[in-house]
Amino acid sequence: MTTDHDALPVEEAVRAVRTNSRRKQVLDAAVEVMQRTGFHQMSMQALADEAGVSVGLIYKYFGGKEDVLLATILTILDAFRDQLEPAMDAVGDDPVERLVAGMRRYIEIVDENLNATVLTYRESRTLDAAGRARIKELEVESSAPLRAALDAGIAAAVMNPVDVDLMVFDIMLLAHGWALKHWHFGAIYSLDEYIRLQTRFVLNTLIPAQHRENYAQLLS
Amino acid sequence: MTTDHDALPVEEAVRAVRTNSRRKQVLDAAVEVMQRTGFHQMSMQALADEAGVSVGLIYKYFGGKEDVLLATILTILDAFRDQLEPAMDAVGDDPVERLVAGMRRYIEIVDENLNATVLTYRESRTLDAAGRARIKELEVESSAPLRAALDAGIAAAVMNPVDVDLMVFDIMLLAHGWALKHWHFGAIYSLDEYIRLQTRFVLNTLIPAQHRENYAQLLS
Amino acid sequence: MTTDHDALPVEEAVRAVRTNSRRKQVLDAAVEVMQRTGFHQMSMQALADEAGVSVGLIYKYFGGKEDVLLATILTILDAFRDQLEPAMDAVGDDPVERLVAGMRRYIEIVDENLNATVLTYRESRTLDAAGRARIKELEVESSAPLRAALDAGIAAAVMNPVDVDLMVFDIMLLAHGWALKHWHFGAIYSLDEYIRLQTRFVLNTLIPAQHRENYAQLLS
Amino acid sequence: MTTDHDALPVEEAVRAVRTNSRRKQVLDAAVEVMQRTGFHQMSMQALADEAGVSVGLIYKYFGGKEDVLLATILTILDAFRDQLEPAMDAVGDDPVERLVAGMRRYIEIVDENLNATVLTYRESRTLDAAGRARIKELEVESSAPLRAALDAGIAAAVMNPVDVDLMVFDIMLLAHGWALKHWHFGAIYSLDEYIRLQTRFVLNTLIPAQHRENYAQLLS
DNA sequence: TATGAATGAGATTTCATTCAT
DNA sequence: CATGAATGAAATCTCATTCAT
Repeated sequence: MTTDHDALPVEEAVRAVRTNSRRKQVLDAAVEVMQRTGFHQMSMQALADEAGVSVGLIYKYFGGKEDVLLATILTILDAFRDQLEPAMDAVGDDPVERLVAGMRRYIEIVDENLNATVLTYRESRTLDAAGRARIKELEVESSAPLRAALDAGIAAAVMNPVDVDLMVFDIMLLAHGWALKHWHFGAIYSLDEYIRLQTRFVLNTLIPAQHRENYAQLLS
Repeated sequence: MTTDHDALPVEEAVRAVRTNSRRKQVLDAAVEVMQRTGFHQMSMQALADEAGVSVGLIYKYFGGKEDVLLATILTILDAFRDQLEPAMDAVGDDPVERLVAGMRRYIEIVDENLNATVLTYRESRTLDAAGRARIKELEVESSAPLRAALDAGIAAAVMNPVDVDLMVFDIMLLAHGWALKHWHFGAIYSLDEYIRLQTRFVLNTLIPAQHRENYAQLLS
Repeated sequence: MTTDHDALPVEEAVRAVRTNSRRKQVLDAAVEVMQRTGFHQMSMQALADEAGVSVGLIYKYFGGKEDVLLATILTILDAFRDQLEPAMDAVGDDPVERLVAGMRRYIEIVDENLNATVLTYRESRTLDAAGRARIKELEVESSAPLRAALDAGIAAAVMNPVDVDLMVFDIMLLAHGWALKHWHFGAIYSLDEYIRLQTRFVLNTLIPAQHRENYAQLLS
Repeated sequence: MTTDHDALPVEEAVRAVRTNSRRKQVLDAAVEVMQRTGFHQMSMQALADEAGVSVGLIYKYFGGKEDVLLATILTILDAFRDQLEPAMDAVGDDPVERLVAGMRRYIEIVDENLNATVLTYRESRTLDAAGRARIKELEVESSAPLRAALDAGIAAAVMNPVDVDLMVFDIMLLAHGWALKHWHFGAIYSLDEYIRLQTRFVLNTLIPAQHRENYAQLLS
């Protein structure tokens, strides 16, 4: 006869962990099912089956189907936000090196979340205004390290004074392209080739003539 | 006694015209409604109301809801295919000029079909394999003039020997970006600025040092 | 400039003939389509196509879909009513011979209208009360010659004094059975065998011992 | 902490019982509504209302509307199959007694399922090939006890050597006739009269002269 | 916490019927 | 007389969500 109506701190923590684990369980299943069928084709029953839980339980952890979608997309965007800066920090202080590392990691994350990335484009419109705003915000946020590298490079005159806003979004577009046009690119390039080619494309515009020899390998 | 129950050529023609007009009427409405609500949120009743016809009539001209979607997307892709080459022909033979004109027109068409372009990305996955294949085919087809300009420019050594396949799809990505990221770009650039900036981005990579002064205006 | 707004008798007759021909054209098509698909599965468009007329025209000759059904069923029942007595008259006055000839012809008509007969059973309930009453009436009417032969045979003591009402309907049931259970009977008996066997079944009960040798062939 | 989320045998049994009860609830309603309106006129909403459940729930227990029809018909045929032999066993070993008891019970079941029996004839064609095959199979199966009695009677020479196949189906036809022609028979005969008359009809053909006095009561 | 039976609104699609030509 | 485009009501079926257990 264990009673658990008085919530001890330990039990709270246990519950929080279980809650997170349940949410993750459902979100993983959501990505899996949505990549197969798309959001609208995914029934809550199918999601529950994939996640190995009951339909009713999903409603304990999410507000509804659209909320699952929002959470799924946010999870993906979180990955970009959280993994980009560490990868750039690992290569040191040189703005060009940082940018190159950032682009590489960005495209790698896209590759690791191929279907989820496409999902972001396909289903954003499904969300309500608040959800869409949150996504845009996260996308801008996640691109901040790239923006910082460009600003630093331009300030240090190792990059041409390009329009930073445009360049950041162009880089993201080219990265997302690996998923959006994977039916085309995936057939003719390996991931590494794609990264190398797109990086060269960007550096060609960025690196001024007097510094090009420093990055000969990247520009060849 | 005059009988006119035979299908005279004139009547056939009249019917064909009416059929086309009805289809266009519905497809225009489809773009309109889908831009507001997305494909899955669009009910056939809402489509019928927007088109000013009855629900039943839509099924006379289209096989079903998905067929409306396919036809809508194909209509948009047709615009790209049909309008790109004429715009490029209008500027003469110089490969660079042709490419610049092509990019301009491409982005302009995207601008004229902002919502429809997004539709192409968002709803392609909804179609069956045959429909998706048809779309990819048309996209490749529509990009042929750009590809030709690149090939010609490289052959004439007025462009660097870039990877043509990648460059063509990158250009399309950047063009589509005007629609895909319009929530961002639309707020900070005019259409002309966007065209100019993206054109410069591409030409920076394409034009070899010894020819850059010829296109100074485009590269500044 | 032929005017036909004053209806001359000749033209009236022409019209009546054409009307009948059109109705027959549609009814023949109706039997054909209904035997393939059933009444409810038959669309007016399919009926029109089969009849080689337009949908609209059917409504000039029939009140609606249900009216087509009623007319179709009545046409079949008319065949029974009109063809039974002549076949019985052809064999002379002997009540037993007349009954045998009637049964033979009845089952033959069923065989000639296999699907239409089944239709009668399947779709009667679809009709309104008036239509159903009309059908029952016609069925009773069409059985009158059989009833007369039984009455005559019993009066002349060449048949046992069976319950005439029951016997008439039993004979009809056994005749209809050729259509209703054709999936079974059709596979193991020829039409003639079926007729001979069912006739013997009925005569076994009807013919008194002292007359059986007169009909030895039928009873063997 | 007691958990009961495992599917205990008890719970499985409870569910099975509930499933059966729900199915029965819907099937009873189906017979009720179809007898009023016919299968095609019956809307799923009307069926749900009659059964006292929601439309959606019907689809949990049946594959669709046609599946409801098939299940309804099969339920009726099951009654024939399951109730015939016991009734015949109850009267002992005499083949004639067994046959008579079988006919009586057969017609009684028809009487107890008047509308359902008509349904079997009216709506079989609506089913797909598999469903129709299943029905024919069950009908043959359900007649097996009658067939056995005839075979035994003929072997024991207490019955004339009639065509057994035909006789079995004729008996079924006459039994079904109580439902098919109830608009006629029902008005002039009681159930018992109908049974007695049809039994006499059959026995007249079956019982040879030398045994007729044993069954005088049935033959009078 | 967890289940899944039950609901019922809403979706797509069909088709009998009408009517302008 | 003849057509068939157009209508729109009604049908089947799905599925997000709730709630008693």
